[in-house]
Amino acid sequence: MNTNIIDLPKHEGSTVTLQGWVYNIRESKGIKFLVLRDGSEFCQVVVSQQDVDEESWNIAEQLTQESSVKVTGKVVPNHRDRFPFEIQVQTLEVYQIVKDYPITHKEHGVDFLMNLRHLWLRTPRQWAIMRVRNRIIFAIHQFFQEQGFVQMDAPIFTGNACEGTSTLFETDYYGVPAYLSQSGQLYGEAMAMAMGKIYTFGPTFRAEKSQTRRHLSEFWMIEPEMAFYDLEMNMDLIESMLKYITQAVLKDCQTELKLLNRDTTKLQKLVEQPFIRMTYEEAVKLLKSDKSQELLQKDLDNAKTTTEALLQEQKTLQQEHGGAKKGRKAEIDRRMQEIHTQLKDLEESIRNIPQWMKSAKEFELGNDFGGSDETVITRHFEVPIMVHRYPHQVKAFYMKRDPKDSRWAMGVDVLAPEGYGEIVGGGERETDEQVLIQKIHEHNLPMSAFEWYLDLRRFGSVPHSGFGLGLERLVAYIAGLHHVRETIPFARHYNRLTP
RNA sequence: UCCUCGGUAGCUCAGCCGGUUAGAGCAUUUGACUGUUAAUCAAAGGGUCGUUGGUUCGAGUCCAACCCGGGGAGCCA
Repeated sequence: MNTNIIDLPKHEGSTVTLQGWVYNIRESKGIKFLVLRDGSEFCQVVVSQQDVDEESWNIAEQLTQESSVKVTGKVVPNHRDRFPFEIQVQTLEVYQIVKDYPITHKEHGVDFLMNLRHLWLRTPRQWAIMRVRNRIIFAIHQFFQEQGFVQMDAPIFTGNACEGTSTLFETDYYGVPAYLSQSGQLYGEAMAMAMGKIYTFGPTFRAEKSQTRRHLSEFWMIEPEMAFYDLEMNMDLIESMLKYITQAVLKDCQTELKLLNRDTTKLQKLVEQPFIRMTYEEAVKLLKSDKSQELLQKDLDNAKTTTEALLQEQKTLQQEHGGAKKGRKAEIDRRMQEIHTQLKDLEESIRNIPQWMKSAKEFELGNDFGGSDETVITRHFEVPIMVHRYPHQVKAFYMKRDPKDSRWAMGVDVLAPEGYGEIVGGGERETDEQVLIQKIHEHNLPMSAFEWYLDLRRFGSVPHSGFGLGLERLVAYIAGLHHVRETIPFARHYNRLTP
């Protein structure tokens, strides 16, 4: 009977057929240990010369990495492996024998792997990431649907360059310029006035020439918009959503998180402890505080001490290497490689931290936070921080002013811990037509493009709020990844359009 | 656009103050091994040192320009 690897526990002791690809081969005389992957999981498949017919053994002798096969055999427990069952093969058929598969089981550089992204997706690490991404997407739908939200989609082609054209991708739309959407939020507001509570789920595009671990040119955003929600209700919703999603991943993706070496105690804290909420003014105070400097200084000292220790170890290993036996030599080489990458990271930190300290100390009230400032603020806590009431100058035209203090806009940014930065941005929207008109003028935006939007304030204007969640940044945070480009099947960023 | 680090075998990297024939591991090929876990062991093949120009008796190594990539800044409703 045909089955998938993930279902093997249900078939212990019986004979099943699997179809998949050979991920790895280890062999000894008369016996071969294949690691088979079929998309659902990875498991060991044992081909023993004395247990299979000659035809099958011949095939087994020719198998290479990523060759596609069909195996039939008995399901038996395998306690030495991550996956607790293996197949004792009876017959083996082949779809294709592969020659010269380019990705080996050794470390590779990012650029090399990104050029082979269509194949890179087959490795266990990428498999785990994509499954976490999938679970997050599903959890988002579950959360909103359970709360009575309606999913509605905003258009991707837009005519109005509402944020200035510099970060927009321009296309030719039947002879007139059209831009790829940077945000569906204005449309979200219109839809919320029709349906009460809605969320959009779609791709957004930003033409920023940013080459950082947090940026993509094409990424997926979830943008809920709710009629009759104020800023506080908005923040409550954001917090419960993030807790819901994280809980779902913790419950259903233990295998994946383990494969990714994610420290789940940190995610557990996110689920169990209340988020920190502070105003922009308080966040600035914290940023400029002596404690921020102390924390950074400590990080810097740690980086330096670790560097020293690693250099020392490197020296010792180098001396040992000459006289070492072959096996030990390989071990040393591996460790040297590890040390090498760690040293590079540390070197980076040692260069960056002093700049962060300077930037934090010299920060001026009224400015927007830079990437490093966000990291410094989050460095103080282990749970996400919701920073609200920003200077209205740095926020978008549709953001409502704080009725108690007109310096502030009723916006909120959620900063993830561990340096992952802003994962959610949102706020309460301006409801007054006249204020909006004035704001549109101040931002030098073309009034004609916003006539339809102003209608929302002319016909039944109500308090409302919403936010935008960057899917890839959330995946990076939950999965504990270094770079957002690994969180999406085919990343699009500066200098990257293929594959 | 600016700052910074890098480009050496298919891949990841080493190569010191410029000096003989440019090295290692993995991958590939061949052989050994009947329970392997990045399996191990033995051997072989594999190079226009990013490009162009310069300095020098001599350049992977020094200098200049350019190309490509990583990280950071700016930018990121």
